[in-house]
Amino acid sequence: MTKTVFRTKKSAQTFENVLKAATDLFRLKGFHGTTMRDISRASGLGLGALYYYFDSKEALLLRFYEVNSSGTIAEFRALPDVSNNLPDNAARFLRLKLTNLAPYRDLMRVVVKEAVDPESPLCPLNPASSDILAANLSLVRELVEVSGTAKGQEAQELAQGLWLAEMGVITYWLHDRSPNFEATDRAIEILRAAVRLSNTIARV
Amino acid sequence: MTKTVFRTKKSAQTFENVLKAATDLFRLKGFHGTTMRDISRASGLGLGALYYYFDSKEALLLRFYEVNSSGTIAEFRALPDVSNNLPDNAARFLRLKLTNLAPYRDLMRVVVKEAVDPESPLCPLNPASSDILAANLSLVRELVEVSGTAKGQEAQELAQGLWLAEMGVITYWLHDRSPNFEATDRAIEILRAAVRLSNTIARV
DNA sequence: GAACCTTTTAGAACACGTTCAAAAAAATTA
DNA sequence: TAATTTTTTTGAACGTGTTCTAAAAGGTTC
Repeated sequence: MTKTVFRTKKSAQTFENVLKAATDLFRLKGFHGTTMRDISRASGLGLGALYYYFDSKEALLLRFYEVNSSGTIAEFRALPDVSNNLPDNAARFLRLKLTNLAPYRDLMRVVVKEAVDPESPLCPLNPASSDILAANLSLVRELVEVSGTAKGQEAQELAQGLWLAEMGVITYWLHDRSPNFEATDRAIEILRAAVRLSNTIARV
Repeated sequence: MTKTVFRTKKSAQTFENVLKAATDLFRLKGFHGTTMRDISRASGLGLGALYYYFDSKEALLLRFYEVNSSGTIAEFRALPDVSNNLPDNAARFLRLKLTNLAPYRDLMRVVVKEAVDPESPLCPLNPASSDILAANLSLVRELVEVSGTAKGQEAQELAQGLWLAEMGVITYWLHDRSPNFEATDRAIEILRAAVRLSNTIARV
């Protein structure tokens, strides 16, 4: 997908310029409200040349999500008082993630739509094509292992299940129209309970 | 969205013609492989006139899903030996649904992408805009009530949760590349267990 | 049947994301 | 520096879904 290798210094700079211009416009006018021609104009790069750096408009958006996502992961890792409690950590991470994404619900709609499509050229669910997924998964897996709930292969599977559930909550959040996202809050609590439950079941 | 009221006999006929042409083409060449101009040509109706009957290309596809979906519901209702067991019924309905959708995975990708987007003009998750959702939900609700697990408002909530889980499994199925969809089979079994579990918990 | 209104149809035109062939700029080699 | 190759850029052109204007067809009323 996106060309991440740059031959020249200038090339890397142009890449960043385009990404910044696109991100700003996305934030300002939403995804569908921003045209590639807008991005071309704002970045000063010709329309066709945009495709030298990014495969598609969606690829541009996904890059934005990637930055946001890895930021959240770093933020969570830096938290002072993380326990070993898996249900708590899962819920907490999810809350943090949604807080960071809150200003960009409009953009997340598009991300989720892409994520859901296995044939999409940039499907983030396909580990081969994207490292957003890899980063997120390895954090969740870390949470699982640290909690001592499961190890090795088992931890991997549990992590995948958990990540899937998180995607479900994010989707739910997209639809949530209740004041202060109370419904999503409840959903997170249900997730916490479910994790706790599968925890105790696993121990029996 | 789609104009469902027809003033003339001929109008209803044209509607069906277009829908049939579109459906055939979708099946044959996939959603993205079919253009509105193709549909225009195949149905004999002018390009612009298509939009007199359907708001968009997706609306056309959604209509196809609607037909398939209500067929499945009727089929399930006609089954001779439906028990009152909620976990079994949920799993069984899901299996039937996936069987009926199996030839159209490509098309379902698009349907799910639409379903996931709350702002989509034809979002099936928004009860106001579509009756596909309503039909599916009322079946699930019926299953819940018949099983005696919950009543009234509680049944409604349980049904919604169940329906959401079903959507999750369908999405999972879209990604499933295991032979004979074994992974999806396992997912359905997990769903069955989860329903059983929430059942027993509710009774405690 | 004529006048009128409503429903239906057609196809040109539009805006968009994307591709393409070729030019410009930069790097490399001699 | 000159020649050559590679990287980067350009903007016209394409195919797409959709919109728009205006015309045709159908129905209604006198």
